[in-house]
Amino acid sequence: MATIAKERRKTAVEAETLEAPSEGRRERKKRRTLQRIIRAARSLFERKGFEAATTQEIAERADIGTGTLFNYAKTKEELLLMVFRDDMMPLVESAFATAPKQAPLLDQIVHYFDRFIAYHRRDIKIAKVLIRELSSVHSPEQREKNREFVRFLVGKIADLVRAAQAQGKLRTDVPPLTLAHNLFAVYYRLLENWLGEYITLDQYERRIRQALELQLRGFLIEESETALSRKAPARRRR
Amino acid sequence: MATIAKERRKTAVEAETLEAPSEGRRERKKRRTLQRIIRAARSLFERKGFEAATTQEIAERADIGTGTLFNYAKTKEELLLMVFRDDMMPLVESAFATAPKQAPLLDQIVHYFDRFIAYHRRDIKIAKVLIRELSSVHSPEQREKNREFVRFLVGKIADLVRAAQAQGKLRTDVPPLTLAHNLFAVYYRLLENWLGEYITLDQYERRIRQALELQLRGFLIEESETALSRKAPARRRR
DNA sequence: ACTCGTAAATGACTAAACTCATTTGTGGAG
DNA sequence: CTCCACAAATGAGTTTAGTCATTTACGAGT
Repeated sequence: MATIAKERRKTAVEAETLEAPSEGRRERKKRRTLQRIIRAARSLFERKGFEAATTQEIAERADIGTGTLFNYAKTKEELLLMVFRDDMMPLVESAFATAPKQAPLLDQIVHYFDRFIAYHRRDIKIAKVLIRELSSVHSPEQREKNREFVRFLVGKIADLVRAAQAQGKLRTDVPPLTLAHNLFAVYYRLLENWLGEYITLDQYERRIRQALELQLRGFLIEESETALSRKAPARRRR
Repeated sequence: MATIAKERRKTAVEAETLEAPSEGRRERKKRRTLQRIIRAARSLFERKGFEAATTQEIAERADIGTGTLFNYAKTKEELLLMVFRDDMMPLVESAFATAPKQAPLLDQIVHYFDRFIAYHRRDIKIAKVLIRELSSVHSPEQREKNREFVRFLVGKIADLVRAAQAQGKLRTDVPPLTLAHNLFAVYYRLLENWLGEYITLDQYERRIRQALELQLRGFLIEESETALSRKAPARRRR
């Protein structure tokens, strides 16, 4: 009767892919269920699209009751975020690992973002919903996870910037994190415009490099080691 | 008699605040109804918040049937966009008009964005939903209106850039529109982060100027007219 | 004035996300 | 082993955005 009272706080959605060293049957079962839910959701989102896939179906496919589903994700949208992060973490790692470390900084950055674009191209409909959901996450836990993810992602870009500075290719009076955020902002805005159908993918591709180059220009150090010979870049204009 | 032939092209949601010179009773009634809908929606969104306000209530308050509402807006979200643009166009004009034209470019830009932030602060809950909806507009008409709006807004920034170039305060090899888009991207990303509760307003305020400055740095021409005396800026780092 | 094509209005209805009171299962304390 | 506290599961029920077949009202041509 007056039992449930408090401590409803912890969402179940904690573990995700992590392996805890020693867990009871209960914990294990919970993790298994979560995994089944994520797989069911991914499968149905891919097959039928986000709106068309009903929570009933997902629950059914995960072999749980409809109510149970909402113990794991507060909303249908949260399900999508779970699937997304599941995919995304390895992708960032890979994009960073395969970046052409000796190429100019601009090329490295472009490579990085290209990988994300390739990912979103696989399922544009889902990507649209995703971008939309990223901007308004209700659950604090989910928000914290997103925050961490972005920190991680932007951190990788900052690493590229620092490397370029260490190699004397970029002015050292530029704060790497701020620059990384700006570069990401430029990319992200174009991504949003593409997925919101404000611009086409073609337009995206034509603009991304030019836009990033504009943020980097002025900070790049030319071939000559001393950085004293500065000839005006005089790039082509729009 | 056969004068007004067929001009049937206009979608219902067209006129918004515009006044057409000669319109029949029908047209006028339609416009009135649209206005009543927008007012009813604004009032209820403000009072009860976006989710809590039901379409039934809005229809009732606008004194129309529930079905009629959806002849004017395809979704509840579209209602919000209508209210938003109603507010926003005058705001952009005003922000541009009051920009401190003699101040450094950075200050002008910051002034511009500050006005938007002030607007969103009035009703943060609504602003959140808004930002979310801007990224995924289903109706092509609505999307086109948004596109126009952004073009207008970014165009104003580009104007500021061009003015600075004309005054010899900014390098002329910088494409104004691309720069304007980049500056807006930096602002917009921070706005999203604020409204998505990834950062606080305080953090926004601390970062916006620094981030914009980083995009402009390198293109600014120093006091000395010739632009030949270049001392390294050596600003504080993060 | 009459008529007809069609724009606009309408509200009962449907579908589906989410809730919640209740039941079931688990692990640990005695 | 037994029992209990509580975590987790459950599905019938509620709520509300959005639909659609039907009706109403306008206005252009005669």
